[in-house]
Amino acid sequence: MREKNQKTVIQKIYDYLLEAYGPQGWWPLTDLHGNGGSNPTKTGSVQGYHPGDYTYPRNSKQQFEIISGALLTQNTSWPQVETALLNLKRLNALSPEGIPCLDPETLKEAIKPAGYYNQKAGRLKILAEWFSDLQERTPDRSAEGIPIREELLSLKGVGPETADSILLYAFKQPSFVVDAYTRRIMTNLGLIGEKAKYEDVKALFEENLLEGPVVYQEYHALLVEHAKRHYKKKGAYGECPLLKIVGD
DNA sequence: AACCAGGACGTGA
DNA sequence: TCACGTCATGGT
Repeated sequence: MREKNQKTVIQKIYDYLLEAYGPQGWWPLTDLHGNGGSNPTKTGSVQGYHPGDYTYPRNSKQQFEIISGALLTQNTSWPQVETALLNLKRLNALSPEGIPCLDPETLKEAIKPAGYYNQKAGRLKILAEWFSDLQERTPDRSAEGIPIREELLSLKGVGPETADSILLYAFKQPSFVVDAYTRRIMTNLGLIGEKAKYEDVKALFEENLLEGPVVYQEYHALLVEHAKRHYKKKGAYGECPLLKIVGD
């Protein structure tokens, strides 16, 4: 039993990462200024982050873009996803109504840069139809009292990480996201076991943080940033500065 | 020129 | 439950 007011390791790590890297401004959007994506020819440049601004998503269009990105980024780097999203936008199809209208071949071609395009095409369509249905059920965008996580997990192509990403970034619900980077870091720090289950890692963070979407969003994004700097798969993890924080 | 990226699913122990 | 193969493009 720990003393009250004493920071846990999970909280210390967050403080360090935030101090080191600052707010990350996730989830990135192709259209921060509501101009409909006026420069769709600009690809490969990640520009959609909005550090310190937690007012996104501001409409259901941006909400759906996050949902789509969450699926497309599965085991895929973000710049490729951004290209795919811009392709869909060019087709005026980046909407829950637009996706199902595309013929399968056109959809596949548009999302091809994000990889696994055969399966992701069908799964994106399923997600779009689910979101359309949700909007009809909740015209006011409240989504209160609806077990969204369970619904998402029942969809083909949506696993725990994708579901939590959608919950946290599209719906601003306090559901911590556990990804491969998080596992790699936490394992190296000796805070979880190699084979820790998803729900257990998720619970470890949620139990040690004040519940809220902002901290959950930043923490997840900060872990990704930290991993990109210190946890390249080939590199040695021994240089991780977090080891000092955990070490006492 | 292998290796990897903001995973999930189907299958057979 | 769990380990393993599969899906695929484009960066280093």
